Amino acid sequence: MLALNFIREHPDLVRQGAERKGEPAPVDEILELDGQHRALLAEEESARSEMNSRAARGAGLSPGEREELGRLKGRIQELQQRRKQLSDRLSGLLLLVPNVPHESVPEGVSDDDNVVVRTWGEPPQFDFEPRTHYDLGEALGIFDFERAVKIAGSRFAMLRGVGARLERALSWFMLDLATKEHGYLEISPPYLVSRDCMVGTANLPKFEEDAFHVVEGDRFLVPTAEVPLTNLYRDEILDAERLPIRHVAWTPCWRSEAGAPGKDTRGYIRLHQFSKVELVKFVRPEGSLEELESLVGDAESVLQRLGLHYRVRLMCVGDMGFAQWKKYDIDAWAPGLQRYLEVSSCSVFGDFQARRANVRFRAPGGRPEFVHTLNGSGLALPRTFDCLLESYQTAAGGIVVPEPLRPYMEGLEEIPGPGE
RNA sequence: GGGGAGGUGGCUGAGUGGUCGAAAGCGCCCGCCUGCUAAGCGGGUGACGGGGGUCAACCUCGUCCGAGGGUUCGAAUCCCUCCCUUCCCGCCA
Repeated sequence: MLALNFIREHPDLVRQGAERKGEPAPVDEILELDGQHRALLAEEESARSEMNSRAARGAGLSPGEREELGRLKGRIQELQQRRKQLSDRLSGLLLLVPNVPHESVPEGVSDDDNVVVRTWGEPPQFDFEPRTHYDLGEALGIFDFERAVKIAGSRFAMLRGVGARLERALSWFMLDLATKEHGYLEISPPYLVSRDCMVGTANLPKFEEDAFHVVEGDRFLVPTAEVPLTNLYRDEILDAERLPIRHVAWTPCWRSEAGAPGKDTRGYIRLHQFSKVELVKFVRPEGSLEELESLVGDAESVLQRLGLHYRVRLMCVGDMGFAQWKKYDIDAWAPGLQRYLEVSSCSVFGDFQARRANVRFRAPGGRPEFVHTLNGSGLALPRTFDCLLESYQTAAGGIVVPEPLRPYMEGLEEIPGPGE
């Protein structure tokens, strides 16, 4: 969330930011409530001050004085009650104000306005008509969509045999890259989190319908490892020397993805459950934008090693989301589908999440300050898997295993086609 | 699930109704000393919020001792509810 202070001092900036993001922001109501709240606070505090100084005489108070103090106390309680109502409403409203985009974020309202900042590699060329991952995979018997639906319902998918193995190999490869080469510490977090954690990352209160809620214990299935990881140090004050902190986690992710399936969701694309390797960083405020660039680089290196063509897009202000300060998407090319699939989304939040989750740091001799948080997929497994199948398919319908994955596949160089 | 113990400042840990925002130690900051470093010595050092202000480092007020209620003129200290930690027993992958 934004600091109330900041909203007081820059209401126009906040209003404009929200408007450009296409989000409502109750700025006027906040300012109004804040004014009332402060007036009541002043009144309550001076009453308390009087009470404290008079009660300090302690046992020597006469019965008349005690009665008077009793009345004063009654007044304080009344003021306090009114003030608390205001302050509860105020903190509820503050959670609804979106983050203000960074000035380097391009204007725009939709996906069309996002800016391609670079591409890497070339789309692979085939001397045959490239197939889609679902055609390839079903022929190879490595997808089983029907039975997944049978046991869990629509929007669930299942991998079998060498397919399951290949996705696992991808996960291990990504984790090893992050931990061994990019300095991330691996975490295996809980897959259920408290309501507070969801508020901390700004998945709540605005986007509750996107998440799976577990009634027992009022917990949520993690929509991404961002949630447990970003909340790892909630309510803590970290020593400055510990920063930057980099964490990586493989987890399943659950999303309700309300809405009807369409042609864009055919295949192993848009599921209620999928797995993802997530990168999360906690950094000092200065330089957090550069940290975003290096985070994107970390995610890109996965695709580079795998030899998959991709593009990096800077999200425009209207397409970047409620909590983000600045955000890039990485889309890998799927030759069978003939389109890019979003395999990563990398964002910097400024102190927006850190305020919600109360994650601070302290330099020696200094006061506590909020950290800046970042996260990015490194990468989402199903879509990376799809692009890999489609990019490395052979004329016979087999799949060449990219070099870096072979150590995780017992040296297997190719999944032979159905007829081979 | 049953029973016991406990949750205090960045950390460890005293404190059972007013003089406690809270002893002590660690850490951190400033200085001294030691020809470097370590050790030693002296001083300082909580968070959050309101108001003031010759406006970052100053003054002032308030709140905060797991969270929320209650008792009382007055609560870290007493009562209730919840959360969490830990130990013993039971159950279980």
